[in-house]
Amino acid sequence: MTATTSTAAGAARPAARPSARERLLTAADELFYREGVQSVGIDRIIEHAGVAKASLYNAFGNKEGLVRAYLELRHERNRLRVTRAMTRYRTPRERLLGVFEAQGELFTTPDFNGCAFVAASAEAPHGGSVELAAGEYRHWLRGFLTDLAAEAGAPDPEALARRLHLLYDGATLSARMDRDPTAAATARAAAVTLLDAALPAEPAGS
Amino acid sequence: MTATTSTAAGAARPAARPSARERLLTAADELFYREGVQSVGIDRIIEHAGVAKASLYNAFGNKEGLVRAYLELRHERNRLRVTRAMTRYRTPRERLLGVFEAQGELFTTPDFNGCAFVAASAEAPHGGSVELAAGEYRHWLRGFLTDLAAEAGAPDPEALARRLHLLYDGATLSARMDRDPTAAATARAAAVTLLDAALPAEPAGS
DNA sequence: GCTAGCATAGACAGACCTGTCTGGAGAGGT
DNA sequence: ACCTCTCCAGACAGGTCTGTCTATGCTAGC
Repeated sequence: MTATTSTAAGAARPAARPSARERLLTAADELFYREGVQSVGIDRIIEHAGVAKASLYNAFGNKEGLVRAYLELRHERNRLRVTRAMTRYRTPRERLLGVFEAQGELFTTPDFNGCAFVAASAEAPHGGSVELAAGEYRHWLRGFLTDLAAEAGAPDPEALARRLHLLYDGATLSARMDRDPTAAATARAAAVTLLDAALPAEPAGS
Repeated sequence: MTATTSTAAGAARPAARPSARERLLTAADELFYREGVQSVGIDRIIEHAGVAKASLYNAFGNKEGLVRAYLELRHERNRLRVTRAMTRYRTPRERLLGVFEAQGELFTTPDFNGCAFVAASAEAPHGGSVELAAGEYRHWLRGFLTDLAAEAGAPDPEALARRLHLLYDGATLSARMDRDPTAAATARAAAVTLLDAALPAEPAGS
């Protein structure tokens, strides 16, 4: 994922330039996320990446392939961000709330612009590969929350996960639409209430 | 707003044809909402409306003007839908939950396709009139929920409204992205928990 | 040193999109 | 009867977008 993951040729030069494919993906990630998939043309991307147009079509086939790679990158990065944040917490209940705290940090990121999958789905035609990628991402997050809810001892982990997922989506949407990073704190507070109602009483000891 | 609001000439013909402006707005509403603002071109709209291109530019100035009118129409229709649903309930608490029930009916509409403002904002450039219209709509809904929460006796109506708004947005988003109309019922169930925690004990009598 | 492979630079075709313009038809009021 | 207003039909210009193609340069390995 980082610059040093390319071939051994990177050792020859101190600051190995990333491959054309990596530069394209980085540029696409920035521009697609900031301005939308439809609004950003191929020319803007190759210019931003400092790459020839043929390299793009050689590496990704067409624009749709680049969009797919962009969404896969977003999926993986979101997955890493959430799972890594979990290491800071101990109990499943803390981890469930930690998801919203990680969200709050994300919202204060200067280039935060909402959920990439929601935005891409709004622009793409129905039933295409974009909606497929969005479905995969949402399915992962749903399963992640369900597993945590089960570990926390929820009688109906699926139901709890669905409710928390609503809060998560709503917070992302509000942070984007209302430019309000505190939406994550609001969601966390609501999640506390939902957890208190859904989870059995917490054990006193560790 | 309806077909009979035009001139008295409507009385001459039994089935008065709506004006070019109205047909344009109807066509734009259908196509913009179903396929997105960017994806639908002017030609598709005038063809669907059976209208000359000059009529569009005469009535709305340019495409952005048509988009603005489309969003204003959506705003007004959403407002009517929610406020009219409120007449079926008596107490403020019932009305707050009724918002989610009205949402559930909306989700089962065959042409439901998520929130028009979220979709339009994802496609439009930042800081434009689309985001302005979205902000106005969201501000209205937030105020509506806040007023209801205050009537229900919430100690902090604004905080409760923010939480319910998160659920509302999350449900709309899930209904669109996951094609799951039951998201409204999930949101309503979560809202019950939030209301139970935030509202003082209900009086026994009416 | 030579060759194979990848990258660059940019022209080009074909399609689409917005917005303007011309030209004419029809209805209502005076 | 005339005039004004709205509307229809479509050509057209100017721009943008995707995707292909040609021609060239640079680097690595044999």
